[in-house]
Amino acid sequence: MRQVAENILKERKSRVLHAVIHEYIKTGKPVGSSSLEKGYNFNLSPATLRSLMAELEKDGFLTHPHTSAGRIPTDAGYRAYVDSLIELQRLAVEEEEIIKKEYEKKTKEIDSLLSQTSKILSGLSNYTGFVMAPKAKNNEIRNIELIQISSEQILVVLLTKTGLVRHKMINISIDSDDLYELKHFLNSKLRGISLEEASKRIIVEVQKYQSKQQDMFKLAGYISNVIDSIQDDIYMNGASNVLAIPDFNDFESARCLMNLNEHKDRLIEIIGKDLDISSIKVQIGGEGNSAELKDLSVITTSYSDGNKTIGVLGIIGPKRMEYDKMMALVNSVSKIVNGFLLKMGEDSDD
Amino acid sequence: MRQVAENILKERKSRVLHAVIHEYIKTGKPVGSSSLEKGYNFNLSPATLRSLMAELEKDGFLTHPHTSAGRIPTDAGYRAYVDSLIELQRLAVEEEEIIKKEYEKKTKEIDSLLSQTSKILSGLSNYTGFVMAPKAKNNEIRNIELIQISSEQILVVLLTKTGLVRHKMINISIDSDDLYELKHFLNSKLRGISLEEASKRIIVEVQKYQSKQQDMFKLAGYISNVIDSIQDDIYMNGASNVLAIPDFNDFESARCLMNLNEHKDRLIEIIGKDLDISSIKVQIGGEGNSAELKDLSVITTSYSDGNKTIGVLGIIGPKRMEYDKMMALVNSVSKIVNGFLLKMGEDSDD
DNA sequence: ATTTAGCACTGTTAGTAATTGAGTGCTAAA
DNA sequence: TTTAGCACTCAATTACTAACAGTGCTAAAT
Repeated sequence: MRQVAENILKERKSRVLHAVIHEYIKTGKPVGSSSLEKGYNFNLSPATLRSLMAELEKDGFLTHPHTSAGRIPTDAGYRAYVDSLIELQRLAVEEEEIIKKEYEKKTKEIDSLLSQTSKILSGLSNYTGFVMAPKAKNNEIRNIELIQISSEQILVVLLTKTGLVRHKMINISIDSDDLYELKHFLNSKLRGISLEEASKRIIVEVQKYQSKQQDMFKLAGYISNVIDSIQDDIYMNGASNVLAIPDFNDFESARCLMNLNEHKDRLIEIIGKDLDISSIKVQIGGEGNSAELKDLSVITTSYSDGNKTIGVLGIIGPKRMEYDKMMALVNSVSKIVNGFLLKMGEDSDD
Repeated sequence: MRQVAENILKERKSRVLHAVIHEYIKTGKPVGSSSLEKGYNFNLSPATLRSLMAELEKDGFLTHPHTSAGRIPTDAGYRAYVDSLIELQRLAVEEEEIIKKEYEKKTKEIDSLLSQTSKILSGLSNYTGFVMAPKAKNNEIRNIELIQISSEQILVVLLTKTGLVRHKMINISIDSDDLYELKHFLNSKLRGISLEEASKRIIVEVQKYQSKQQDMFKLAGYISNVIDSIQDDIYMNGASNVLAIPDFNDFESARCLMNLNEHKDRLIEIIGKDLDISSIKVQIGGEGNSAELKDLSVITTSYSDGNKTIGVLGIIGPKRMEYDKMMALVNSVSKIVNGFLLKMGEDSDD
């Protein structure tokens, strides 16, 4: 009996929390007891709401900017709110349509697919969208091409199953027959192997092969280096959108975001670990780890090529954002990307 | 006699203009008559300076933010000032050293050279640096590689004399012998030809060649398209620096800059025409053409590969900047880039 | 004919005070 | 347990003032 009463209380309290956050997201102003009473139909008086809000404040979910102001959510409040959005709200049908249309132009290389995706995320959220390209190291090699440019320059072109193309020029003089031989050898041995694996294996294989030439061994070493130096790519769009957010008087966050835009490696650091998660993840105000995001929230999810997750995508926006919609957006887009990648993978299995 | 008097007057007036601008650049505050008298040694009283400033205002070089404030330069004032900086101030020796050191890691592909250059420009100016890659259409082809990926996919890899590497996947099924033949044919006919020229000539040549196969003709068409679709690249760094400028309370400019960062084509539009100039060009406050730059100034110059100018580089900063130093920086960096490109060109002529 | 000193004038800035109002917490009654 | 009532608090707005920096003009000085 007592238990039940407590549960009801708890549920009501959380309903109040939701209402406050919802209202705050909508208006951007601290919400007071009376505005809550009007907009949402608790059958409770402002006074009761006030005491509930006071409790929520004691619990750490709400704060006061000052004594005579309404409540605003703390990071913990947002967190509780987001966690309770278990069921992802479906995107409206028209919105789904828009997304699909955006993808209309078929893209053969993964780079353009992802860059497009980042633009879509940014365009539909009106915040900053980003897509981390397939974790380079996990990509499987489809083709290695060695192109003799001059007597002492070789252009290495790498193509992966996912459609990633990377190239690099290296300086070495090598006999062109040897080059041809090495190329076929590498392709036969490395196709289907992940880059990470390949980089290690190249050396081993070439040694096994008893390379007649020291040159070949040297070149193999270079190629291994090329593979190692492949950077994870990240696409980012709409950083300027954040500056357009009305209650963003604060240059600092804007600068941080622009900095992230330029130092992508830092962003990779922040979201790279989200590769493991399969659901939607919301990081509120940097949540301790990253001071530069203290006024921003990051919504991420991973995407996969059918077998395993290969990258991360999402949006960066203000802490005060419509989490439900944005989570749905991110979720939806990732599903669609999955679909495309699956198709691209199938196309290449011939 | 009268003429002389007028000249003296004029010279003095322009000295006052310079002093005002210089002081304003230094302090950021409107400059009044008495601060001018103290800091610079005109042997004139504040009253005289006042009347001179009033004349300069009538001439359109200075304004008043309000009645009881000092003067600040108008765009025309900056313009007159910049135009009179005929002699480029040499960069301090240490600074030259810094730049050279930054370039230490030799780069074989032009992409990394230019990206590095953009970072240097941004780093040393503390504003936004940019480098427009060699006008793609003017690049001369060094090598065309056609790589068969699967029975119906060809990866086209283009390499230019300046070290630009571009690739694109195209969907077509073609006999591999034909592919080989076409590749050698294209290379023999197009090497040394500019991209622009090449795109047109491919079709003609293949027709002349009496291609046995319809496929070959079709592929040639695709390749021509690939060449046409090569975009001018632009590297940009330090956009966030502009947000750090203390007297930049104005979000609008910051947003515009971020927008430029994302829509590089717009930037290309703005600075693309500077390819023709050989000296340093300063564009103050967008100077009519581009509203988005109304609170910013752009300093550009072109760089060359030894024969002709192939790209544009420079910085974007606030209107109130140390034009002399920044012009020297841009000038210096462009000279150094010239040197590198010349060397790269020589290396490839073997 | 210039230059300069003197002075009245003007608009910004900073500081103080008064007022308003939204919203709170507490208490006592329903 | 809920609610009405009330005193209280603090930010935000407004109004007013004083200080100040700098101007433009005029008349005297060079």
